[in-house]
Amino acid sequence: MLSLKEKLLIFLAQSGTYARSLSISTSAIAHHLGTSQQSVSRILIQLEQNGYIEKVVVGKTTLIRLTDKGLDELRNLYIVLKNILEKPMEIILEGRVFSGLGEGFYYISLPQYFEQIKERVGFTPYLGTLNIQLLSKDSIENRMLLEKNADIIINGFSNGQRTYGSARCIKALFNGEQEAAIIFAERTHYGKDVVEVIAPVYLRGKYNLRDGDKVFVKVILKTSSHNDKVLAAEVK
Amino acid sequence: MLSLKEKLLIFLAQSGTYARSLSISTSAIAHHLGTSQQSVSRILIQLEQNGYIEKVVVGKTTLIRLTDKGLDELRNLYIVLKNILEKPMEIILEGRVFSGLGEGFYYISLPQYFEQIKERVGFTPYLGTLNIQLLSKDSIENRMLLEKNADIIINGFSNGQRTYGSARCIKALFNGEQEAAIIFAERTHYGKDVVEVIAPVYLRGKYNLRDGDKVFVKVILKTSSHNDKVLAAEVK
DNA sequence: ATTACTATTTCCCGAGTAA
DNA sequence: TTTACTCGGGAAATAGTAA
Repeated sequence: MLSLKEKLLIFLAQSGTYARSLSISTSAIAHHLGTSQQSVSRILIQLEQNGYIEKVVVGKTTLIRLTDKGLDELRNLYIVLKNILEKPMEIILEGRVFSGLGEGFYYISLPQYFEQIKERVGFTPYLGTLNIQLLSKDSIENRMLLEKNADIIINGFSNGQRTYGSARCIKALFNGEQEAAIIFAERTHYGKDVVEVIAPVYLRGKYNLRDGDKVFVKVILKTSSHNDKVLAAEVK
Repeated sequence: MLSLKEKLLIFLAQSGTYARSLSISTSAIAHHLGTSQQSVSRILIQLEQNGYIEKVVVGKTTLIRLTDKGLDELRNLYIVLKNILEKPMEIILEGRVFSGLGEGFYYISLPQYFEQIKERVGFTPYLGTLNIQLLSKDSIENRMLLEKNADIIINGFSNGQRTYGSARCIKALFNGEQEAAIIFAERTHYGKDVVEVIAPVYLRGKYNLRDGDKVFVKVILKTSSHNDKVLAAEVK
């Protein structure tokens, strides 16, 4: 994927070849990068001509060091990627309201769920869920992305008669403004093209919604990095 | 520098072509990247074959979106660069001790300098500086790097009779262990191949140093990023 | 307009080898 | 041992053009 030039610059930077010269043979580098000695030699010459590295021949060995310009090249790329990847991402799910069978009311009403939602999601939920049938392929794929990132855990429980599954929530803005959360139930009879939304208000009432009306939920993902947990831990 | 594939992936990511499809023509992309429409077309096909992007033809326009795999490709590169560039850097200056003309003692003894050093550098300086004649080209280049990064400012002043120049310090470890600081005087008659070190102890005594003895100072640079000020501000 | 094919050129990689 | 040259094969970029 990366060109040999970049691989080589990265290898040199990784080897600490900045702020100090290092003696490495072209064949050793070639072995590390999985390429030929000749290519390394050729590219080192090019990098030197472009001012990315400095080479000094000292007796038998050649000392190499990255220049400021060479490190800047990597820094620039880093900054570009940082701006892309560390930027909070707006995820929008778009779809149409539809009626369920009242299970939303039933489950949210259970005190074991209700109290957990109140405490962990941060609002007192209206007793019911709004079902949204997703419209586009994008929204359906984004639903999967959000499910992965839903980090508010609602634990399942058992009341002796039966067990109740767990769920995962993520805070969202209904129609881009109203505080809400998407709730992904562990056990659901809906498919991947449906999301259920909870909110501290009666959404159908506030927005005068009828089945078939178009709505959307917006979620801000803080970072797209894999190590979300690490980053979250650093935040405080 | 970057291969067209990477440029294209980055361009797509920058355009927000993740989490949503976007309609862009190959010639528009080509224009942005400074390449030909044919190349963009070819590479889009390759990226799709490799699973980095998805293309859907909708009527006249083609919708493009980055896949998870595509974004992962950028994330991996980002992580590699982050590990290189965000890692604290150890800078070592190596050289030989030599005697000055006692100006070190004179200047450090001036209460205006002495108090600033005590407060800003964080130790009560021994009344004198240790002069080090740098030996290698690396050390001399590193001296310039450190001078750029020396962010402890000692202000100049005037006592009516004459003016005294400002200086910049950076904390260092003398011989890798002893708390010290390098002081870069605004007005110095030494060249770029000399550094002056201050410390809370008499270094010549502690290390039994005579002129010509080899010593080194180590400085840990927190990051090699350009925006040192921003980062320093975040540190607290 | 668009995308993507084919043909041509240009560039890159690496084997062989000299110094 | 090194590094770096030449050169042949092949990949990548583009011009021309079809659909």
